[in-house]
Amino acid sequence: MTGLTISDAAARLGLTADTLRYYEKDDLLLRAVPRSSSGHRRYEQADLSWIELITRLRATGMPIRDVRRYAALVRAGDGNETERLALLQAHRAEVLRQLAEVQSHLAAVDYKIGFYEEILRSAPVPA
Amino acid sequence: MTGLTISDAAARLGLTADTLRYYEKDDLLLRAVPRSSSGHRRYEQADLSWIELITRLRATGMPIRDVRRYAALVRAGDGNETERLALLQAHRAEVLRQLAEVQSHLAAVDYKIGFYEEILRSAPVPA
DNA sequence: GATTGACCTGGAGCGCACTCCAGGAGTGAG
DNA sequence: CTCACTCCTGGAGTGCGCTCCAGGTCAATC
Repeated sequence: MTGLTISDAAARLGLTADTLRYYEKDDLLLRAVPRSSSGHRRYEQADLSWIELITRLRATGMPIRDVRRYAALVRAGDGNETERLALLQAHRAEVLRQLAEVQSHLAAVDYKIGFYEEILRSAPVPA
Repeated sequence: MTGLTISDAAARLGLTADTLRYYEKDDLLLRAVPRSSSGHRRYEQADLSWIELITRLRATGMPIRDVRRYAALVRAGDGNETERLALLQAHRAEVLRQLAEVQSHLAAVDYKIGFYEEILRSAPVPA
């Protein structure tokens, strides 16, 4: 019997078994995960690699619906690489935009932190 | 009559009037926003400045409940600056952690993008 | 052969952060 | 006076991404 059980796969991927079933039901995977004779899922390397990729897309904020579109493109086979690239590039641009935004807001928070550090330095924890 | 109406304040802050009412009801503000004689909110500079700050906290991913805790500390007045600083520093550390995580996942996505760019360069849009 | 434990399914429920709505009131223009 | 507009309130509804549950199957262990 080859492949990992759902709980082993979940542990390895840093997800829960529920999430893995949810991704499969929601068409985020490239194929239905193969089953053992008793009907239990057995995750193979190809499944794990794909889930690892979409986990990265999710971790960078790509919505489920876009992951699904990307999966559909890959499932459709060769010939739509231009579309796949466009989708990934659009995502990349959005991530960079968000990173810049967060960094600029963080700078203002840093300033506030500096302010509190300063007043605590000059008047440390008054009795 | 001094101060901005809720829709003017919303426009200036990049939020909606609904969100401003929601923040107030949810104890994210330092005080109940003052009202005109007819009961309409009139946002003063102090209100706008505070909302601007918490918008930055929100934009960097601080949950509403933590913003509420921070607001409560500020509302409580002088003497808890150590706690305020700790809260902001914890948030800062979390933001930096997330930035690093997103950047590392983005690097993998970039790699994938490079892959597609490469195959499209060597076999551009086959008829 | 009874129990235990991991897995299965369909579907309900949840936490978050808004967002929308109904019903009502004050204000200014024509 | 009527109309249009903006605001008010309390509360319901929404979208997202899971997360949990009931009821059931199957394989291995005692």
